[in-house]
Parts: sequence; C-alpha cells; structure tokens
Amino acid sequence: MSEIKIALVAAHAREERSVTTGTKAWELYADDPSVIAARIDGELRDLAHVLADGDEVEPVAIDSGDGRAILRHSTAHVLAQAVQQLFPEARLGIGPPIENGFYYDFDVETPFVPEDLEKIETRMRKIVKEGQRFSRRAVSDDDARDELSAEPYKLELIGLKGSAGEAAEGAGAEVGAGELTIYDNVNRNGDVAWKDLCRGPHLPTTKRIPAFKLMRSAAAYWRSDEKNKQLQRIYGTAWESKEALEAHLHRIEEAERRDHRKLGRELDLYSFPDELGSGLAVFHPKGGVLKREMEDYVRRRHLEEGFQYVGTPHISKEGLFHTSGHLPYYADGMFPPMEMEGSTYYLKAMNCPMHNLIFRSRGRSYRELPLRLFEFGSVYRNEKSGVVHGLTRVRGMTQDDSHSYVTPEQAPAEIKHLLDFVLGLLKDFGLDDFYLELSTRDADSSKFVGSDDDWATATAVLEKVATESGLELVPDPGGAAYYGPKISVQCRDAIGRTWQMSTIQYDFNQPKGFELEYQASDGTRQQPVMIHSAKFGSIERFIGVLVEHYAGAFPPWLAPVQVQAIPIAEQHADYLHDVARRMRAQGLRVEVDDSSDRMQKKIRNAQLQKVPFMVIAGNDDIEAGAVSFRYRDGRQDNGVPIDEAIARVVDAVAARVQV
RNA sequence: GCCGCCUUAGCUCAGUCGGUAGAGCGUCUCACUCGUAAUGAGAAGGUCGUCGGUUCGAUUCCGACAGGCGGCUCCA
Repeated sequence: MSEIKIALVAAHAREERSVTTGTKAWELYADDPSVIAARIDGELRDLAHVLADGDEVEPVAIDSGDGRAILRHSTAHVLAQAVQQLFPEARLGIGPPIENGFYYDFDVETPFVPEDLEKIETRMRKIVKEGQRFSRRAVSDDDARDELSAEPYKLELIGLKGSAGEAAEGAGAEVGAGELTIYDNVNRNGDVAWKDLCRGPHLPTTKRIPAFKLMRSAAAYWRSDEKNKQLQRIYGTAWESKEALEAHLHRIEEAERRDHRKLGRELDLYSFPDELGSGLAVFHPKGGVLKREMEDYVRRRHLEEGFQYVGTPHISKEGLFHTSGHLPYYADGMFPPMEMEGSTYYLKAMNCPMHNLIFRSRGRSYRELPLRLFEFGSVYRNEKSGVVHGLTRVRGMTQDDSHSYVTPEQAPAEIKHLLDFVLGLLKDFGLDDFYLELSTRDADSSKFVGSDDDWATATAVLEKVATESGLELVPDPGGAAYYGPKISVQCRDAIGRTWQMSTIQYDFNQPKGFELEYQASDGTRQQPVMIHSAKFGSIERFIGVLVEHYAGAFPPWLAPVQVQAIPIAEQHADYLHDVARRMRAQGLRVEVDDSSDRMQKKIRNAQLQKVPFMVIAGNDDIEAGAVSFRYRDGRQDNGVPIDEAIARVVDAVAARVQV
C-alpha cells in the first residue's frame, strides 16, 4: 500500500504527515467530534473526501462560520426530505444557509400553516435520529436531468449551470460552476432515503445535527422575481449545541424588546392611528421632544455648513414632476393625483424639483456656488401595503433634504463635505453600526437617464469619496436613482434589518430638465450639477432606528424627560418643585411626580420610562439643601447640593454623553 | 402588491363546541405619607376591527374591506 504526503494546517501550526493512499479526511480528525468538514486546498469538502498527495488539509469545526453554514445547509436537506415525505406532491426549489439559519423553498398546492411546521419538525427529528449518511456523487448533466425529471425547478437550475451570476440568490448552493453533484441520504441499511442536487459539502450524517428549530413559513418568488410563481419558503435555524440555539432564541427575544413600535407605545412617543391610514404616524409630546431635538440639531448644523433654510409646499401641479423626470419613472410610487380647476395636482414624493425652482427664480452667478438649499420637506409615497413598517417605512415622512448646486469641478469637494457632515451627525447621535452603500446603474437602461460618460464621471466621484472615508463600502448595482448614482448609509435595526438612512446623490439630469444655469467667470452660461443629500434621511426612520439603538434609554440630551423628581413623601414635593423650577431655568426637561403613589412605585415608573436622572428628596436632603441621585443602572449618589446637581445634569446634556 | 397568520377594555391577554364577556396592569375615588423597581380597598371602562351573509339568535361560522405581524417583491 503506497503512501502520500499531506499537510495538516491548523490555526497556528502546520504539520506534514504521510498517510496511506485512500485515506479519507475524517480519519485525520477521528478523535475530534467538533470537526464536521475539511478545507482542502482552500475548498470545503466532506469528511468522506479522499485525500490526494500534496493536499493541505484544514479542519472545519461545527461552531465556525463555515461549519455552521454546512450544518444549516444539511439541516435544510433534512427539512426538504421531511416535507417530501409528508407532502409527496411538493416540488423542490432551493435551500441555502443564511445568516443564523437556512430556508428551503417548495412548490406546494396549499401553503403551509403553523401546524404543518410542527409536523414537519417532528419528522425532521426522526430523520436526524436515523443517522442518514450524506453521500456525494458526481453526475453528468443528462443523468442529473434524468434523475430529477420530477423536479422542474432543479431542471431549471441545471440549465443555468455556468451562468451562476444569473441564478437567484442561494442557487449557488445547488449548482456550482463545475461538475454537478447529487447528495444521497443513505440509511443505515444502505437504502437511499432521499436525494438532492447539491454542491455540498455536508455533515457526515444527519445525527450530527445537534439543535435546530423551524421558525416560520412565508411565500417567496421563485428566483426572487415578482413575475415568477410564489413558492412556500420555510425558515429554520440550526446550531452547534442546544445552548447555542437557546442563546439565539434569547437574542431574538431581546431584540423584540427593543422594537421601536413596542417602545413607542410604552414610552408614549408616537402612534399610528387607524383613522389616519397605514404608514402615517402622529408624534405624542414625548416623541415630539425627540423630533424637535433632532430638527434643532440638524437645522443648526446645516446653517453652520453653509446651507440656507428654505420652504416649499406639499403639493404641486403635475407639470413640475414631468420637468423633473419623476413621473414617467415613479408615478406608481406617488399618491394618486387630485383634480382641481382643470389642473392635476400631486402630493410631492420628493423636494428636489421645488428647490430647482428656487435656484431658477433669478439669474445665478458662479460666485454663488456652491449654492446650498435645505428644508424639512414633507413627502408622501405610496408604499405598497405589505412593506409599511412602524416608523422605518412610512407613507408620509419628513426629509432633512438639501440640494447643493455646484460646478462640475466643485462636485468632489462638495460630496466629501456632505459625507463628513453626515458621519459627524451619526457620531453625535451615537450610531456606529452602519456601512456605506454605493448604488450604481446596471445594464437595464430603461431605468436610468443620461449618457454613459456622465454616469461614469458621477460614479467615479462618489466611489472615490466613499472609499477615502475608510468605511465598509458595499456595491449596489442597479440601485441608483434614475437621475444618478448615490452613496447611502445603511443602519441596522434591532432585528438585523438594514435601513437606508443618509443619502448623497450626484445628479446631472435634473439641471438639464429644468434648464438650470449660472453665469461663469468668462461670461458664458453653464449648467450646474446638483447634489441631493438627506442627513437623517427621513426623520421618522431615524427616530425608529434611534429608539432601537438605545432601546429607549436615550442619552440625556435626547431624553424626553431628563430628570424625574421624586419626593419621599408628599410634604417633600414643594421642595422638589422648587428644584425643578431652577432646572427648567437652565433649559432642562424636568417632571415632579407628586402623585399619590409611594416613592418606590415612582422610582419603578421612572425606571420603566428610562429617565436618565432621578432626583429624590426627603427630610435628610432638605436639611442639607441637597438632593439624591438615582441613575438608570440603579446607582445612587446621595446628598448632592442642589447647584452641583443641576450642573451635573446640564453638563451631561451639553456634552451629549450617555449616562 | 403577493402568501400565511392575527384583530376581545387604554395596554398585555383569557374566554364563549353559536345564547351579547373576564383577569392583571393602567385610569378614577377613598384610606395610607412611606428613603431607592409595584400599599390597600372600591369604582368606572367593551354594540368582541368594520360591513354584509347564514341562523330563531353571530364576538364565535362564511365572505368582503380596513388595520396589524412575519416573509417575498419593491423602496426616488
């Protein structure tokens, strides 16, 4: 029996070893049950993979990123097998691993209901118990077609082989660029229980699935295209241990506690009255404080950054949106038109056309550029009923919208200026979990206007500035506005969904449509470039993300109530009313709880309202001319002289620190 | 917009196999005046999302609509 040489590679070590020809990867790791696959010469392989001379072999542990993906993908196969056992008519779509879990799509006559998921999960546990082996074999395209003749979606994927870029998200898990492979699930008695077209790799056996749970079912379009049939998707999660699964479920519960829709009700910030209609919010006094603090902040900052505050109406005759070019592209996204006095009016879905009218209201000189206009623009968008979501996806919103009119030469500096502005703002609000996205046009020219050269220039300018920021930059081909490319800031909410916040867009098209001009130094008339930018994006959405970011426990400068004063007993209330008056004189938001509750109850209430400072006074404090602090984390600081107490809160507000 | 699920008091939720409903918290009243996360007692509060159908009778069954939740698609 001949020998081959391989290298065992681990995190900090490398070991050469001779093994017998025909040795399989699992034999190297037989003593380590956490190893479920191997990375061989950079490729993920099954443990049943036969080693070749010169192979570099690295173990893949089940609790690593790759390991979890393999576990989840294998669990998806178990799911599909269970579904086809219980619903023999179900046709298979795709079943990839995703962040924190997996899904599998099925074409079934009747959508799954929650009771179905329970049955499926029970059947899956049976399959796991059976310890079926995942067995890989290569097949020719024709053989694959033959074997999978009953699976029309798999046949479609085989047809797509090699054009993986065209395939739907996740389809890469089924069909790679190379040879086709089928994984058989083999029972202990040797029977093939089930099989699926798949590039693998997989766990050695179904028994190696330590913990999983089906989460929900939902419809999803085949290959992510609205024009295709909807399949029924089942989502699940799988983990390396029961503890890890529990921890994951616990994280989901924690996230639900931060949900801005729930906190908005509990903290009395805002609501969504049915009477108004879907996606239309009202801000209550406490939410109003938050909104006003943000508006005050961003208005002041815009003025500091050279913007001029303007104002425009909520509706316009339709001609304006033809001039801007919006109507042909976005009529569906706007509220239906209104007729009056022979004219057709639209609620505005964007502010730029109106700012263009301000620019055009008189002749402009190059000396005025960059000309920067800014306002809080209320816009209305006909968001589809299924997408409206709390404050983060609404039908009526306020943008802190600005337009910088610049010469083409000034554009790069202005974009950098805007990006710096935006990043400073995010920092002041304490947001740090975000990345940049560069939205460009794609091959579908019907969605975009303008010349290739203009697009190339605009995209290059944005990309350069975005790259220089050093932040994570994610490409978004096809995501541009019809008039130009954009940089956007994407923030994550409590449950991991990302939302577009700040945007910076380079627009060479609208100046053309509006025939915007300035007189250059040489006396000629030139067309400016306009740069759209929203710093918060939508005030509503920003508030939603902010509420989740802080879980409602805002830093003092944003807290609707900064100080809750609590008398030990009724006779101490007057003293605190006096302290409160002095605090209000310093611009602080203070409330005195002089209700008939006991002080313990008042503390509990203030705690639940997440008020940053509780100021408590009883006989001891009054005698000392002091108050006692209690903070949100339960810390106390007793006998603080009144002046010092006030200064302490004032300082925390001014410094915008979290406490 | 599509698929599934959901809608009972201000909030969170029980309940009625078809005979018009309950709890806790909150609110109001009274008593208690208290030193760091819930004092006690009492009271008020609901045409059971809306409209239509079946039925002697509908909160309960069926349908439509509205609103919500989770996905998908979309997001200037």
